[in-house]
Amino acid sequence: MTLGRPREFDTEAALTKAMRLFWRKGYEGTSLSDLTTEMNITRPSLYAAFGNKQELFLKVLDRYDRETAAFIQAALDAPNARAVAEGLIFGACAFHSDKHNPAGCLMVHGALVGSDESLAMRTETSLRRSGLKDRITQRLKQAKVQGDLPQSADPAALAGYLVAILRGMAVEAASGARPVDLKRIAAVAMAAWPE
Amino acid sequence: MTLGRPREFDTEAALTKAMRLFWRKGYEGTSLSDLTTEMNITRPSLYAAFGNKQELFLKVLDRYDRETAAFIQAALDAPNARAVAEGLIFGACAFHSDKHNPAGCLMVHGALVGSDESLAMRTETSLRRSGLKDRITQRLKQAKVQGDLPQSADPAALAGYLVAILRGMAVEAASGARPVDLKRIAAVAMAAWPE
DNA sequence: GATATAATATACCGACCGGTACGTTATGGA
DNA sequence: TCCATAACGTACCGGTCGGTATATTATATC
Repeated sequence: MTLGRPREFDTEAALTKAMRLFWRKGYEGTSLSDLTTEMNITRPSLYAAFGNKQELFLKVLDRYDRETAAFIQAALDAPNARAVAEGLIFGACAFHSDKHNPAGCLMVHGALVGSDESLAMRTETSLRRSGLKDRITQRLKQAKVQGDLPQSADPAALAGYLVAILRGMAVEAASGARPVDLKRIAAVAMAAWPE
Repeated sequence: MTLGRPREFDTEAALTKAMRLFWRKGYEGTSLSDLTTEMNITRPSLYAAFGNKQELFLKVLDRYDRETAAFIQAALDAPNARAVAEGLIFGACAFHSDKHNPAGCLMVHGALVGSDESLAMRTETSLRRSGLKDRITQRLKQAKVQGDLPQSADPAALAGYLVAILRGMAVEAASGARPVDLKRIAAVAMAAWPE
């Protein structure tokens, strides 16, 4: 079926290596030499398999959203509003406490600031971050309809609060916060939840 | 008194320009060409006046802590624990809503991730961030002694929560959050405060 | 086995990075 | 007036950046 010389490396495994590098060093802090060394492939192989650096980063973001940060979807599937909030906040605790994961959140610090060349990647991560807030808002609106969130509650405000906590925890985790530190933040944060 | 040819630029004004540039683009995202163009000085003048790029960044951090983010000290001087928390959280709202300031927080995204070369600057900002948490913790311990914080309250946990909120708001501000978005986060966040 | 196809390895590109050598120019002190 | 001092402008340094041209090698199809 496939013509030509077969690829000698596993693209999925290589993408995982790239993701972990971007996760640790950010988009601009990760060089092509870093990538090819860690992925153990040559530069033309990287370009043939993934496109350029930006396209590789986008593929990494997809993978991160879909597989690595999947606890978010699980939290949104929880049966009521409080369980959604707990799932997000304590899920983030577990996520950032997993020793297999690099510190912090790729979507937060992977491309938050940088030179003008990386503007497109910054807007991309920014869009995905606001997408998460929108999903949470929708879920909380649904909770309000279902009656497990008070009528006085503001879904958009609560969603904004939740993502702010998640991003604050991500910054703390990137700064070396221990699991116990994150759990303490989570416990206090849940005290703000209505009802 | 001073020998030699007099300096033709205002070092304080140039430092302000440098601060705003680092604030927008981060340590690694800001190049020396960016700096000299914006500060309107030549490269050797920059090195003579401020040392190298790292030393310039450290001077910028000092200035940021001392003058720009001074609302933090004002908050810590508030008369009771709740006023401290409100001063920090709503002070951050005002700080990030000031149109004269670049988006976000230099201490958070100025050097959060990056290549190996910038490790020293990352640890520097990290140390300053944890220093803020320590100062808040001390202030809340004092509040507990003074009786304006319940004996059941955990100063370290509350301080960790406060800085997490501040950093989450900083990330949101860097992503283009509007003043009203920040105020909503702040309002929900204060609901977690004890008593 | 010949051929088309695609992945490999090597070596290179111009541009930019942080940093500096060097000659010139403007000041204060003797 | 002459000199020491220090800031200026220019032009450059080796190294690294993201990206690619070229030639070689390994497979599937005919």
